[in-house]
Amino acid sequence: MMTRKPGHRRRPEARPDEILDAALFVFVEAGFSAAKMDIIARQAGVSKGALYLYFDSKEAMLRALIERSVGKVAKSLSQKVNASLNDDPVQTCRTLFRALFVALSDPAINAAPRLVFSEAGRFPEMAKFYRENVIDIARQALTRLIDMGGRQGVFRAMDVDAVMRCVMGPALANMMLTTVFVQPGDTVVDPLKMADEISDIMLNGLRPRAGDSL
Amino acid sequence: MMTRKPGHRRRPEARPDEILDAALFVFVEAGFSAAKMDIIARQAGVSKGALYLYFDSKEAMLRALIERSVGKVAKSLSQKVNASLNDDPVQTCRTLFRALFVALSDPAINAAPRLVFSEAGRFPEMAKFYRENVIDIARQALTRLIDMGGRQGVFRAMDVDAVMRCVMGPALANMMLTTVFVQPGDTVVDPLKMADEISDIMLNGLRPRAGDSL
Amino acid sequence: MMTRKPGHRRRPEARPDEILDAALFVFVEAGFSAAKMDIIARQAGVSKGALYLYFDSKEAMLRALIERSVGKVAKSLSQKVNASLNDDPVQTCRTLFRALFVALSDPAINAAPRLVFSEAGRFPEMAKFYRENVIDIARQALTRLIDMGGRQGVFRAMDVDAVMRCVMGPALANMMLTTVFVQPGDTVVDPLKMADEISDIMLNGLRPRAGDSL
Amino acid sequence: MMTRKPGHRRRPEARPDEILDAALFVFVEAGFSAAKMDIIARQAGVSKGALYLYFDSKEAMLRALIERSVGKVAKSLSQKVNASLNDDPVQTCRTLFRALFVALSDPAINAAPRLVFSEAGRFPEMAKFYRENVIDIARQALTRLIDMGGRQGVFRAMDVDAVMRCVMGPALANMMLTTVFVQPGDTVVDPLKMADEISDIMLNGLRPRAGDSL
DNA sequence: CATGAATGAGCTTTCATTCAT
DNA sequence: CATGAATGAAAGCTCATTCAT
Repeated sequence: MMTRKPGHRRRPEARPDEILDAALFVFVEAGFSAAKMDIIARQAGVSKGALYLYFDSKEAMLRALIERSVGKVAKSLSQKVNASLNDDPVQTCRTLFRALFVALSDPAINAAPRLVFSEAGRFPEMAKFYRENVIDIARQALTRLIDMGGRQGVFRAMDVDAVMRCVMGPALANMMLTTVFVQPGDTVVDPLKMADEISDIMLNGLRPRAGDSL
Repeated sequence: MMTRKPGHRRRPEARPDEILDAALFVFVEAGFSAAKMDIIARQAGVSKGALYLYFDSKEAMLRALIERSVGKVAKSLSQKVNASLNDDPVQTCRTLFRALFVALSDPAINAAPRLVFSEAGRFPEMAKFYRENVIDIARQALTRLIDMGGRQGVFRAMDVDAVMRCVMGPALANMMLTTVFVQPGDTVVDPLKMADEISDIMLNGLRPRAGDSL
Repeated sequence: MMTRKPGHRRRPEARPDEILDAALFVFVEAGFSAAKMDIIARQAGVSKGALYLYFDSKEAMLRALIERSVGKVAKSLSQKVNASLNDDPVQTCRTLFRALFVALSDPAINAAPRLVFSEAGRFPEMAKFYRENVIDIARQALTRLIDMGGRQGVFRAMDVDAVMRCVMGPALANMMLTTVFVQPGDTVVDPLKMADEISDIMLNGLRPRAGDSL
Repeated sequence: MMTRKPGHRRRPEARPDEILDAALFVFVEAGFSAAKMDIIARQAGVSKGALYLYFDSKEAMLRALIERSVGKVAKSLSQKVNASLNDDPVQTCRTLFRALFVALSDPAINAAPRLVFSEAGRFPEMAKFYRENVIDIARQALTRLIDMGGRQGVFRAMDVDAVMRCVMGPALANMMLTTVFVQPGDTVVDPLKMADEISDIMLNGLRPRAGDSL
């Protein structure tokens, strides 16, 4: 009872966002469970107590983090999809891979997805949220893309879920290989180059073809 | 990392293995950091103290776990590769996808990889170990496969790393979509069907083709 | 303990008093230690910081609170005693019980005593202050009352401390039974009726008597 | 993660009881809310963690404490009542006062009641438990006593609740005056003497009477 | 070998108090 | 004078680890 000691500062407008940035950083670094509020506070440049001025708990921070991230992703996704509605599906496909690889190669962007893949198993709520707001949306967009490509005769008839795995999978694998599994000495891969390589394979298959490589 | 454990023994002499099974289960369920030794002990049917008879620490258990898992995977991988050295590369490819999808759809098998993907970010030693003993080995095998296919004229010249991403990625995506991101009500996908669908896409590309095989 | 507070002032100049009202309410509700300054501030309709404009600390608020309450009680007590100096001691006794029971049944009045009984154990200064300014004063008044009754032949010779316990005790017990120990469904007791019942017992004893008055 | 440091002891049979003794001591000393688990642990001679081996939380300790105390009181009460079923009601009354005063003057016994009176306001559950297991039981016993005294012609007809307050009140007041409100220099009162004084007043009233003092 | 009671560092969270505005 | 964002010491509770039995 009857504690002592002072401590203060002013109040920058975007405190919560700064805290979430710090939290994302620390969560990705240490994992949610092992992340310490001390470190997040230090990283955000505030006191431990200040964290609780903006978020009810550590878990609430995780939730807010994911929601913020998913909100961004969802928005950007729907924009991209709408923007390319009338484009050539093959070209859209290439663009999609490039965007996906570039985004998931950017540590500032892939942090949230990496966190989700790491922790979704422990937070069913989070898994559901991500599934509904990212995965299902992406699947719908992909369905439209395949349909359009099919109608234009540039795509075969295919199972959307298979295509989902073929599109997201390589991007995901690329992310893992260039983050958690990189070793010192590895040659850095240019995400654009890699995206194009993969586009080729996906669009043309592994097998040789008359007018190859496009 | 990955040093041998004394490994005392006891009745069925498989005590350490039983403990590792329990640990794997709990680690995957709760995440390494949130996993409790009490629960692992109960799951293994031994006392908390007994855990320390076989492993020096919680982290040592994780190490041993990954070692064991990777050992199995590596062995099975090299067997498969050697067995198919003289097969048709296209057929080998299909077989590979089938094996990959079936394995990663089996909760008893995919637990370890899921754990690795979740925690490797926090345990550089573990990432390195997995990289060297699984990823790099797989990459070598794939290189051989592509080379052979190229020499036989059934594969184009391609970047191995791109192919790596195209092979591992869909399997990885499938694993995530059928474990962490499943929602009640989802129709269960048959891993064999999915593997074949993806083989088609990968081998032939998304685009229609004259004599479409399968 | 019990030093004057600066007591700044402001608009209605009754700001400190309003704060003490709020503090009393919250202290009684939650107990001193569990009472939160936030809640007191909200209850008083001021900001948390404003509390410290009038009081140095939470403990200082408690002190001021008790001082104020004791001041009121002491004043009212001495008035009552002086007013009844020449009355019939038996009648004074009945009046005293009525006043005591009515006062301690009024939540607005009994809050302070309840707080004292709850917390005096932890605040020796407070216990001392209450003892000197309430208990000892009441004891003196009671001594006079008994003396007078003795001289007039309406009271026996008795130990003042025993009488103290016989007068304060039932009132105290009544307060506890009608506040902390009430249960939903209890029939509410009229403090006046209860006061009179107890006067009878105290004045006449439990045993029957020839010309039983009342 | 990965803490160090040892620490042990053997296991005396009555650990929980020792902890409750310590907790009672500290709770009474500091009040429940301000009581620190560290202190309770030290007082009990165990580590902080050991407390949680026996009790789920601080509040659970309080509950267990009260239940243990109330159990004792209830048992002793019913024994006393049964033992005096056939005795002279007046004598039973004197015995009752003596027992009450002696018990509530013993710090080892009055700690629990003091705690209850201090904290019951914050713990409705506790108030209810005490009310049902102590207060209501005592009231029943008193009802029988008054009835019997009435039938034997040694007691007048009186309201039980009024008598309750006349019996419990003085004992309660005595407890407060000899614990929280004692000041250094006070002459210690012999509980037996005080009990007898009060018996006299209660049985005979304040007023003089022919064959006085018994 | 095996047990599980015991330890205590460390974690999340709270809150009295302060001070820039 | 008044505000309330910010502080940080401290509290309750957890859990990896140890060792007496």
